[in-house]
Amino acid sequence: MEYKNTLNLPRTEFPMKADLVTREPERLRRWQTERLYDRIQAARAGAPVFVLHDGPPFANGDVHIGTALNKILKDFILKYKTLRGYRAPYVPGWDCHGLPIEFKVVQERRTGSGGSAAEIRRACEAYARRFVEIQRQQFQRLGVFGDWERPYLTLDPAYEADELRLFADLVEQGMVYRGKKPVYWSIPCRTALAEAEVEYQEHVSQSVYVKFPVVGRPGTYLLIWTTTPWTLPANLAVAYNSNFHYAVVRVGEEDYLLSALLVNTVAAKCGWHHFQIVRHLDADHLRHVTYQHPFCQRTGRLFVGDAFVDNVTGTGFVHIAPGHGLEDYLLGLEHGLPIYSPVDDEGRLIWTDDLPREVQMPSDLLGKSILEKHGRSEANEAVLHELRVRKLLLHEENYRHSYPHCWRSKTPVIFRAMYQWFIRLDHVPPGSPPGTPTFRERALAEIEKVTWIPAWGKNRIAAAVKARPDWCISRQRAWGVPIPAFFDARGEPILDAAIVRNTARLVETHGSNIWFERSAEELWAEVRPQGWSGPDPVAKSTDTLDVWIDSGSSSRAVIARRPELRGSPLPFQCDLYLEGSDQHRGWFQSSLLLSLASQGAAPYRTVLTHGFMVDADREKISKSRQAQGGYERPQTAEAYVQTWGADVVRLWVASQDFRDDIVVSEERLAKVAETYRVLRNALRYQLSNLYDFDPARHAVPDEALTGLDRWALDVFGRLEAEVLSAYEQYEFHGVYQKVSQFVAVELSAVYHDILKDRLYTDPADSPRRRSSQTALWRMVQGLCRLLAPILAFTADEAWEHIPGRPAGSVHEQHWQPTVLKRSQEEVETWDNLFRLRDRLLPELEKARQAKIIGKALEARVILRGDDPLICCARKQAQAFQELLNVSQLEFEPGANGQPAVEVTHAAGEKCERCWHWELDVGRHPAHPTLCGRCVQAVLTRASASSSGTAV
RNA sequence: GGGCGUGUAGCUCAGUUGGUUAGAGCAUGCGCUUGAUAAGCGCAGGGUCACUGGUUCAAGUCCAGUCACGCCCA
Repeated sequence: MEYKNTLNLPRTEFPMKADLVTREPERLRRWQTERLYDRIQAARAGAPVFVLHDGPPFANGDVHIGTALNKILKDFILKYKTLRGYRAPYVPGWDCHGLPIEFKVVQERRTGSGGSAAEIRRACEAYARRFVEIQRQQFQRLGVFGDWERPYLTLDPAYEADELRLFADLVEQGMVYRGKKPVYWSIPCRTALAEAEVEYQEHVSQSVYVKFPVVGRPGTYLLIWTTTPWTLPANLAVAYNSNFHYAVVRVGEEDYLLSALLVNTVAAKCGWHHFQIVRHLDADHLRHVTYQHPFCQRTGRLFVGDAFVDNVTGTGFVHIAPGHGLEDYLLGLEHGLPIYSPVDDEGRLIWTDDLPREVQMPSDLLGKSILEKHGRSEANEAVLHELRVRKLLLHEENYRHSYPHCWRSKTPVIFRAMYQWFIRLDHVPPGSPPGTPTFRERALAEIEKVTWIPAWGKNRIAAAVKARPDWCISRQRAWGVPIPAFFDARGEPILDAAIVRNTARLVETHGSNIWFERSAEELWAEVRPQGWSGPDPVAKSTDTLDVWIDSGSSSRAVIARRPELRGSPLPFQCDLYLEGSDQHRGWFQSSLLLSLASQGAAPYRTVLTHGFMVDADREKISKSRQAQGGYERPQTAEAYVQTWGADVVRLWVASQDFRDDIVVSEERLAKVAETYRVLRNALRYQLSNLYDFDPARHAVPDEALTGLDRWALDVFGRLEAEVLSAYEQYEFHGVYQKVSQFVAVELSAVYHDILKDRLYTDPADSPRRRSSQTALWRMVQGLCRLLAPILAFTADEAWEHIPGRPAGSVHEQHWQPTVLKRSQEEVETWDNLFRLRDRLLPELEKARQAKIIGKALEARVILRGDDPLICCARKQAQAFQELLNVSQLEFEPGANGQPAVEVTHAAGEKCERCWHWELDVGRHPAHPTLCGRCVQAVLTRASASSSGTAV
C-alpha cells in the first residue's frame, strides 16, 4: 500500500468539474479589471489589421440565442485572427432607432395621445440605452472580447451627423426624389412600412366577383375578381391578358365577359346551372371596350397587363387601382392615370383632389374604416352594400391566402399611395453620356468584386438588388433621424444637400432632438445655406429616415471614423461582415447601396453568412411553441448560459456547420456538454502530469524524445495544421470535429493511456518520463491555443496551470504552429507498430472475453514468424510492448501448427507497485513484492530525497 | 406562387473528378478497470445516403421531378 506513495501520480489544481456557471463570471471580471482587450490591442499595435465590422443588433429585449450565435461566431474569428498575430479590433454596435422601440414606448406610456414627438423621442432614447446596457452585459458574459466601453450607437449625435452627411451626398447626386407611390401602410401604427417590416401570414379575405357594366351594351358585363373590395372606389381601369381568349357567357338574361379557360371555374363558384358561351373574343376586341364604374359616376378602359393577369385565379380581368397596388401603379403611370388613393391616414375612405368630386365614391362610403375588426371591415361591408343594391355583386366567399401584415401590430397592411421620399435605384447622373451604367448596374458590378461565403450569397443579393423597387426611405415616425426637408408656401418640398449638411452640423452638437424641439423658422435660421435663392420654407418635414439608412451608414460613421477600424486605401472598407442570411436583403444590401452611392465602393471585401436557429424538429423557433411550453427554457442567451455556461454554448456554436440552419435543443446542448467534458479531461490529464515538470530544467530536445513522444507530437502537428486550415476557412465545425476526435482517439485512447505506465512508475526524473512530459507540455500549450477561440474561458483557465508557460493570457499568445520533423523511415516504423497493434488488440479482447486476462497488463503476447510487421516490432520490442500495454512480449520463430499470435496469462507475479507481471518479483529482500524495475525506481527515489533534490 | 439554400446512422459531421460490403466521433448496449475515478479502456449493434424516375457497365455522388424544412420575396 505504501508503494502507492512512491508513484508519480497526477496532481493538479485544475478541477475536473468545470462549474462554468459560477466560475466564468470570476474570470470575466478579471479580464475586465486587467483590461485584457486593451492590452491585446496595444500589443498588436503595429501588426497587420483584420477588421470585422459589427452589424448592430436592435436595442430591444434580451439577447436572443440566435443573436448570441452571431456574436460568438464573430468572436471566434477575432480571437483566432488575434492569436495568429493580427490586430483584430472589435467595436460592437447597436441599432437604436425604429418602430419596435417607439411602439413599446408608446405602449408603456399609455397616456392617451402620448405627448410630443420630442417627449416620445426622449423616452425612446432612455429605452434604447437601457437595453444597450442589458445586452452589453449579456454579450460580454458570452466571453466576447471588444471595446464594450465605447460601442457605436446609431443614436449618437456624431453617428446621426455622419448619416445625414451621407444622405446629403445622395441628395446632391439627385438620387433622392419625392413621389407618390403605393407603400405598405400600417393603420394602427399610422406609418408606411419598409419591406422588412412586413411579414406574411395566413389571412381570410372577402373575395368577390363583380360585374362591371360595358358601356353601350346593356346587359353585358366584364367580370372582375378581387380580394380587397375596399379598393373598388379607387378603381380606374381593368387589365386583361393579350394572350388569352375571352368568352361571352350568357346566364339567364345577362352576358358576362371572362377568360375562356376560367369559365367552368367561375360557373362553379357562382352556381351557374345553365349557361352558354355565345361568343369568343380575342384581345383585339377588348382594346376599345369602355366600362361603367359599378358605383361611381365615371367610366374606365381596358389595358394590357400580361405580366400579372393569370389564368389560374379570378376571371382573367384584373381590377386596377393605381393608388393601391404596385402593378396597378405601374400600369397607371404607363397610361397616365392619376395615382388615386382615396384613403386617409386612419384607413378611412375619403374624397381627394385627384378627381372631381362628382365622379368619386358615393358619400355613403365616406369615413368607412378599412381596418378589420373580427375579420370584418366597415369599408368592405359598405362597398359590398353598394354593389348589392345595384345588383352588381355576382358572388362572395371567404378566401384564405398569405397576406402581408404589419410586424408590430400584426394587422393586415394596406397598399396606399402617398408622398414619400425615395432613393432612385436606376439613377444615372444628370448629363452623363448614353450607356452610362445606372446605379443598380453599378451595385451589381460591385457585388461581383466581393467574396461571398457561401458562394450562393452572391446570387442571392444580386437577385434582390435586381428585383428591388426604388427604396422608400421616409417614415412617418418620431424615433429616427429626421429628414431635414422643408415645405414652401405652396406645399412643395425643399430638400437640398447644403441644408442637409448644415443640419448635420447642428445635429452633431445638439443631437437630432433639436429638429423636433425647434420650430421651422428657428431651424431654417440655423441651416439656411449661404446665398440661398430658393423659396423660403413655412414648415418642416416631420418624417424620419428608414432605420436601414441608419445601420447602412455605419461604414462611414464607424469604420471610417474609428481610427482602429479605419481601412486603407479605402477608409470605409473593412475585411468582413458576418450576419444571418436574411441580411442579404437587409444590412448587406443597405450598406452596399449607401456606401457605393456616397463613397464609390462596397464597405466590405468579404461577406460571411450564417443560417438560422431551428429547434429540435428543425423548425424555426416559434413564439407560439414557446408560449405552449414547447421549449424547456426561454430562447435567450442568458437562459442557456445560466444552465450550461458560456463555453458550452460557444462549443455548441462551433459544433455545427453554421452555413446551414443551427439546431438548438436540450439534446444538442447535452451532447456538446459531453464533448466539453472530454476535452476538459484531456487537458486535465496533461496538466496533472506536469506537476513536477520545469521546462527550463527538464525539457528534452526533439532528437532525444522517445519514439512514442515524437509520434505524438508529429500527429498533433498534423492535427494543428488541419485545424488551422479549418479556422482559415471559417469552418469551426471542422475544428470541433477534428479536435474532439483527436482527443478521443489519438490522445485519450492511445497516447494518454499508454503513457500512464511510464509517467506513474518510472523514476520521476527518468529520461523516458521527462521525454513524455516534454511532449505533454508542448501539446497542452498547443491545445490551449487551438481551443482558445472557442473555449475562451476554459483554455485560459487551463493555460494558467501550465508550468513555465509564456507570460500573459492564452488570448495574448502568438499561435505559431511548431512541427516535429520525423524521417520517412521513422514514420514507417511507427506506422507499422500501430498497424500491428491494431491487429493484436482484438486478440487481447478475445482473451479478455475468454477470461484469460482482465486488463492488458495481465497478458503475455507471443509473436511468431517473420512477418514484416512482426520483424519491425522485434526491432522495437520495448516500445512495442508499451504500445500494447502488456507485461510480457515474446518473439519466437515460426513453427508448424503454432499460431502467429498467441495471448496467454502473463508469467511470474504481479508487482505491487507497477502492476506488471514479472518473473523478478521478490528478488530484492527489502522489497519482496516489487519487480526489478520498481526496486530501482524506489531506490532512486530514496536516494534523491535523502540528497534533497526530490521534487 | 417565385428566388436562394438544405435533407448521409439517435446526435453532429466526412464522403476527392460517379467505381469494391457507405465512414468518424459522440450517444446506446455489453464487458474490462478502479493509481485520469461524478474519470479511463475494449467490443458490439445501428443507415432502402428524404422520395420517385432517368443517364451509366456502375450513383450518396450526374439529370429531372416530388416531398419536408429554413431564409428572402409576392
